[in-house]
This record gives sequence, C-alpha cells and structure tokens, in this order.
Amino acid sequence: MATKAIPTIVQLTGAGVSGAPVCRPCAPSGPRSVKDCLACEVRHLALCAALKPDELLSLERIVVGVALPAGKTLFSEGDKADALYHLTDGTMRLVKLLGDGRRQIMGFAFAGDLIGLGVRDGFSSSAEAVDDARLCRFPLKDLGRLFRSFPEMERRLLDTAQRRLASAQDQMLLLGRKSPMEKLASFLLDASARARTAGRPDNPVVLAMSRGDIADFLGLTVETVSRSFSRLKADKVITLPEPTLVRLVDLDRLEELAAGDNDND
Amino acid sequence: MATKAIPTIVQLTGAGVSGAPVCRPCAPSGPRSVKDCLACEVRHLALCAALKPDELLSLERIVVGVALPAGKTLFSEGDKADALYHLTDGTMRLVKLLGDGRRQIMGFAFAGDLIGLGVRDGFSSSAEAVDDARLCRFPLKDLGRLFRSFPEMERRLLDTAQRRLASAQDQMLLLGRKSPMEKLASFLLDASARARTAGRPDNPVVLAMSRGDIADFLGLTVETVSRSFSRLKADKVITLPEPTLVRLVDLDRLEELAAGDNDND
DNA sequence: CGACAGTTTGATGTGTTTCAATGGCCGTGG
DNA sequence: CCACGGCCATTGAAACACATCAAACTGTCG
Repeated sequence: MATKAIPTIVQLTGAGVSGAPVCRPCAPSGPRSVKDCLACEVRHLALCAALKPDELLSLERIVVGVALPAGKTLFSEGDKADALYHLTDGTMRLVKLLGDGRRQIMGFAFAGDLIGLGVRDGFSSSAEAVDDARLCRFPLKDLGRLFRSFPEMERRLLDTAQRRLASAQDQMLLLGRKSPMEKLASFLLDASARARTAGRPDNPVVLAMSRGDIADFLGLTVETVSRSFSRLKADKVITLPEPTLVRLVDLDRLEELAAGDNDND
Repeated sequence: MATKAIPTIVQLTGAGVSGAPVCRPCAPSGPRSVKDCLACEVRHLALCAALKPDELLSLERIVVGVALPAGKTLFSEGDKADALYHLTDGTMRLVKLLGDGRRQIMGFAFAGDLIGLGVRDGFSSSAEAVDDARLCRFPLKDLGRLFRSFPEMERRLLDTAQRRLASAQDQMLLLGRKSPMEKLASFLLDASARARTAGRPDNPVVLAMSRGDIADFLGLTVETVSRSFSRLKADKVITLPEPTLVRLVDLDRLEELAAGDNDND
C-alpha cells in the first residue's frame, strides 16, 4: 500500500552515494515513529502542526521518511502526483525545462516547506535536492482520510497554497518587469526573510544554491548574476566574504531596489 | 453583517456610468435568489457546483451580485481581503505595479473563474474589469461556515488553488525564459484553450484585452507584441481579420513555438 | 601539483526597448 | 455630413541592456 511507491525513493537515496546523510528527525526511509514527529524541528511550520501530540499517532501509519542526496531528483515534471512532501532539512529547487534545455527554477524550498503543491495533471515541476535533504512523505491517497479526521489540516494546506500563489505572483512581477539589480535585491531580501522565519541566520545569509541556480530562478544568465553581485558589492550594499555568504549592509537601499521605485542606478 | 461590506461595491457599480450593464444571472447588486444560481451559465465551473440544487438555498443568504463596468477596479493590491469573487460574465485582469509605474498582469479571468485567491495579507494584486463584468461575491466570514456544511466546496477551492499555482508556474517559465514569439504563441494557445473549456468560440479567438494588456501580461512592450503579431501573420501562422480577432491557422507551428523546442525562427 | 567546477571579469553582438511617426477607428461636435 | 481629436495598433530608426563568447581566477579534491 504505502510501501508500494517507496522503491523509487529507496533507489534514489541509495544511488551512488554511500555516505548519504542519516535523517535525524526522520528515519532515512521506512515508517516514522511518533517520537520523530515530536522531535521534529519544523513541526510548527507544517501540516503536522494541526495535530495535537496524541493525534500524531495517525501520522505514524502514513508518513515515511526520505533522505535525498544533493543533486538527486525527488520527482520529475509530469510524474503522476501520488504524494505530498514536507522538507524537514536541506534545500530543494523546483525546476521546469523548455524543449531545448532552457531552465527556469520556480522556487527554492527550505526546511519546513511543503513540496508537491501546484499539481495539474502530474507534478507541475521537477523537484531536485540542492544539498542533502530529508523529507516526510504523505501519500495522497491517505491524505483525504486524514483531512476528514482533521479538517484543520486541510485548512492549513489551503492557506499554504494561497501563500504560495501570492509568492508566485511576486515572482511573476520580478521576472516580467524588474531589472537584474532589482531582481537580485529582491532575491537576497527574500532569502534573508525566509531564513529568519525558519530560525536560521538571516544576516550573513547563506546561499545553498549556485550562481547558475540563482540565474535560472531570476530569468538571467550566470554572468549577469555575477556582475550584479559585484555591482552591489562595489556600491557597498552587500559584502561577499565567500560566494555563498552574503552580508546585507545597506538594507534600505536593498529594499528600495527591490521595490523598483528607485532612480535607476 | 454581510451588508456591511457592500457599500464599496455599490459605489463602484454606480461610479460614473449610468448605463452599467444589468447582471443577468446575478442581480446588479443586492442579494441573489436561488433562481439566479440555477440559471447561472457557469455554475458547473464554480464552487457552487459542489452544491445540489436544494442546497443552493445556503448561498442565497450569503452571495451578492456585483456589476462592474469596463475599466473599473474591484479591489486593489493590499486591500483587506474580505471576500472571494466568482466571475459570471466578462473579463478581468489581475494587476501588480512597481513603484515607478511599471505594470505586470498576473493573469486574466473569464466567466467561471474565481477571483481573490492568492491572499497573503491583503489581496496580492488589484482586480480590474477589462470589459463590463458581473460577479458573485462570497464574504470570507461566511465561507468558513459554508465549508463546514459542505466540505466538498473547500476541496474544490483547494483544487482550484492548485491549478492556479500550476498556471502561475507555466507563466514563470514563460516570463523568465521564452522569446517574444514563443510568449505570444503560448498566450494565443492558452486563450484558445480557455475559451474552449468555457464554451466560447475558440478558433477565431476573441481577445477582449488591448495590446498593452497583453504586453504587460507577457513582460514585453506594446511594440514588441505588435511586431510579434505581424510576424506570426507574415509567417502564415495566424490571420488577423481585426486586431481583436485571431484565427489560429497553423496550430502545429504554434505549439512548437510555445513549447520552445523550435529552430529559433 | 594538476584537473576540474564554479565564479568573476572582459570584449563583442544582438534582440528588445525606446523614441518617433503614421494610419485606422470611433465618438464628438461643428 | 464631414472635420477633428483621442485612442489604439502598427511600423520604422536608433540606442542600449543583457546575452553571448572568451578568458582568467579561485578553491577543492584527487
């Protein structure tokens, strides 16, 4: 039943990486225990927050832990959507491709985020691990029953979908109308804000993804992203101790840029 | 209670236009009657489809009809979101603005579409009538109660939100990575497909919106949109009897363009 | 130490924007 | 009835921002 779809996952976890990280709150694969849920660091962010501790038992029979090494694909665009995932640790990217290989990243997911929303027929995008990731898997066929028992869960899911839709619209504005500098400023502020709400350090922001990923998220080329970073650095808006570490120095200027009501340089 | 929020609407409908169109399925303003719902041409597309005819009585006490003349604003980005709307007739656009006036259209809504999804704090975008529009208004505060009585409605809403998220992702791919020709091809195919599912003529497609609206939807300028139309016409992919009327001639080529796996011209 | 992948920087090209002008349509008013 | 003005769409010419092509630099891992 629930085990039927697991082989794919198991195959992924095991593929090519012997040192795959062991999932702390979740078992690397196989059923979870309630103890895991109680210890889960991001439980307050998730669907599970709709449940009281004693109700978590209902999850035990349904949820399966998944470990996904960096670079691996959880599911691909168009795959039959048979589960919803909750990212408990790591970073993932949601990717769409054009026929000739052009790539657009729909968004990044961090610990506490749901993955697998936005389904039309199959999954609307592929999900790939940026760094080593751990997830909890909720089979869709069990979800309906769960929602009937705990309507609060369904309400939270709807809320989440709404917030995701709002973010998607912000991104549409960014992609359609913002300049490279404005795009990067928006991206950095967003990354910082999300790190903050997730309880990770938000001022020197750690960027788990490569320049290429950022470019494909912002609708730019690697070179333009890199040049924009350099420009922000030259303008003393940020410092860049390492390529993956960004200190936001002039927040006002950054927000001015992101909002697009600036004197264009 | 429900009447508290109506004045805004009444003001809108009445503002500056004496010849505001009378809402056929919905009364121009004020409460609806069940008879209206039964006669509603787009009921099968809406939340209301979750209800059996005899259950529609529950709606009567909640839903209010709204008539909105072309060009008028239903709500603005950031407004407190106190209602969900169902467009029964006409066309609307969802708009976001940048500080300096740059505009991005998040999408167009046609008869049968829900408006007011994607709420974060307030509405995430403004909603404006492209042509004369009529809507049904569902106050949010009554919606919770309605969902408890008819869980099927909430499920439909979640489904709708998911499909909207998937469309938003398609649009992100378009905005970030497609060329003007590819953007326009995608737009025309989508317009045709949506007209078809709504039961409107889908091959000579009628475009209710201006070139400017299309430009702001596709992240282009009016001039580039116009040039792309001309190019498609010259390539015998479409004909353009009138600026608002597009006949799709070479569907294969159009789909090739939209998918982005083409030999770039 | 050398190979490699990722990042940055430089030089060049080009597709889209910007600026400008023309033509068509429609409603208004002479 | 036609003249006029406004709005929208189209087309042309020019400028420029970002992409492309190319090379140097950095850090990492064998």
